[in-house]
Amino acid sequence: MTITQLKYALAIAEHKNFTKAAEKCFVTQPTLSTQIQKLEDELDIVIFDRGKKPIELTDVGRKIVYQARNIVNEADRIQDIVDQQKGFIGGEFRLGIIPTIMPTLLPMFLKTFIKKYPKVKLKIEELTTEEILARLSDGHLDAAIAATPLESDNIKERVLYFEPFVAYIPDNHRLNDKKTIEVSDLSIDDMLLLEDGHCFRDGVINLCKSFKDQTDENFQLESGSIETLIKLSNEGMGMTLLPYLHTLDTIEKLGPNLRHFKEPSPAREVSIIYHKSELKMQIIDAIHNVISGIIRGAIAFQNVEIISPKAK
Amino acid sequence: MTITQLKYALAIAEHKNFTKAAEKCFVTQPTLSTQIQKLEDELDIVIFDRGKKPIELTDVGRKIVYQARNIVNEADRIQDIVDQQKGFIGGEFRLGIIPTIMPTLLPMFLKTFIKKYPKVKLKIEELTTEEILARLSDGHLDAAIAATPLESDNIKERVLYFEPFVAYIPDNHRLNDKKTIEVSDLSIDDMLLLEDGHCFRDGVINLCKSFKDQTDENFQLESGSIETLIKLSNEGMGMTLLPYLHTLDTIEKLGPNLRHFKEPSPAREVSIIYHKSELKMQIIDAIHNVISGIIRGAIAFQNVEIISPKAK
DNA sequence: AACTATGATAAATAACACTTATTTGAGTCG
DNA sequence: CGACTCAAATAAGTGTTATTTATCATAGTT
Repeated sequence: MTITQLKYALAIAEHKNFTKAAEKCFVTQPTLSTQIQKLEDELDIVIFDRGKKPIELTDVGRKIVYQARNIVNEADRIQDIVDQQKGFIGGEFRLGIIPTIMPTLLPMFLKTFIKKYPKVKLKIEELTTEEILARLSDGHLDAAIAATPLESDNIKERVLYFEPFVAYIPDNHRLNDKKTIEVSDLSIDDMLLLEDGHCFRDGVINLCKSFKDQTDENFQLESGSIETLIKLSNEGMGMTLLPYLHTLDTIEKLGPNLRHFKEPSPAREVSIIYHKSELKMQIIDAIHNVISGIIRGAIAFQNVEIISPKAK
Repeated sequence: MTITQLKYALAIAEHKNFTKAAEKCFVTQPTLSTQIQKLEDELDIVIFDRGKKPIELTDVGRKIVYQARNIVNEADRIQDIVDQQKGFIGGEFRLGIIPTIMPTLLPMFLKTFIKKYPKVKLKIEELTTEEILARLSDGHLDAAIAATPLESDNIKERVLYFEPFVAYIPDNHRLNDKKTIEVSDLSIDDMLLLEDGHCFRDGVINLCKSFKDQTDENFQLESGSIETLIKLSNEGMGMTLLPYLHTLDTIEKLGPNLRHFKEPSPAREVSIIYHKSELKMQIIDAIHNVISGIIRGAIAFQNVEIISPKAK
């Protein structure tokens, strides 16, 4: 049994196809066939059921593949240890970011990061929290930036910053006259929300619920992006809440309609999250440091109250 | 990097000597030399400092070897999964047992076990709790039988049985007239104890302490075995406590001097303990089942109070 | 029935782990 | 200081093994 064989098995389990898996492993298909056969012979069990299309795992096969994942992960940490020793920060790094953080944080962060750590090949994907959790678990992501706390097993969180909510009140809205608003002013009835699946939506629902416990599902229109949320709001569909960073570069356009909360302002906790195996930890540290440095300048608020992203 | 190379590195780290390590790996010394060199070249670091005699690990080397241990352990679990699938119970199994359990439990257990699981090559060692914990951690033991709870990280416990203490009261002792005795009768002052390092000693100290809180270190004579403990007691050196199972096969000799406790009788918890990685779990299950079956017949007590083996 | 997709097999080759034999180097003793 | 000893490194040869290209077998599709 070799680590290579285990990697092959993982690739096949993932793609359910020898040929595609072979490409991903940069070898030919017969190589996979023979190596998997050797592995199966050595263990004297069948891992893959080639009878079905697409290929399926046998019951033992599933357990073997699960354990193979552990072994390969642990083996990868050897390189990790070496990198750490050499102070080397580099290699491919796959970072997931949730949609409501992506557009505002990324421009601020990316330039500084690639300048400071030119050897890191960042691959950034916009994903929902749910997708992120799945991909962190199966090793397709190295880390992600999301609203926390998530309290998921296997996944560790490291807080980056707290981002206050800012209210966007369209003209003619009942709250438009107020200079600062309070959480108690909010009502789920005239609140525009993002589509289901966005954790920013859940955070906002939590916020309202904490003062009005009506779980009626007759919400207002829902949108997929914060941009359209603002447009809908301007159409008189209701008020909405925006993450603070989003208001920074749109202040001249949105300014007249923005209302900050009276402190302690409600806020979401934004963290970098990663698998508990702490693979590529030095790059995670690097990202954490860069973002912390940037945010220190951008968010001055001190007195905030954290809203959980999980709708209970 | 191959699993074989990692195993070689582990062997060298353990023996601090290439030649001896090579023997243990059933290869020649040059094989180790070249394979370790290849590993070091591939990672571009030095793992072993050959300058010193005996060989030492470098700082990175220590981390690498630690991680190698994890990888090899995880890799061994593949065979474990396969064995479990096939219902195969066999292979080498190293079991540690503490001295105060060894002589009584082993004769009862061994015969039944090797009859039921003839393919398991049991290697049993008598070790103190401290030695057991160290060897479970570094993988030199597969499991052990000891008094619990230990509350050690990395180690899991599975209770086998509760073994009551039985008092041995020599003739002319102040308690000799009593038919049953109580915990409150005990005094650390006329109590014979095992040597330091035996957890049975700690358990007994705990028992006395819980009613007399004098931590005076002027204990009576201490002995290394329960046999001499009884002899010393007969010499008038004081009373002592015995584990219940020990009294079973010596009942005709010791009978007149034995006094059972009034229920709830103080008792020690005896468990099979093993590394949290749960290697060779099916053999651990087998041992657990065999011992449970035996003990059900031997210990009838129900109403017991558990005494911790850790002197606080 | 021809086509397509996909995995298995065969033969050749390049890489590799391992062995025996020998060399190098460091510490030790007369 | 040179001879001796122990342990690791190196060299050369050999059998093994991972991998490749080319080909075949099979099942599902059009």
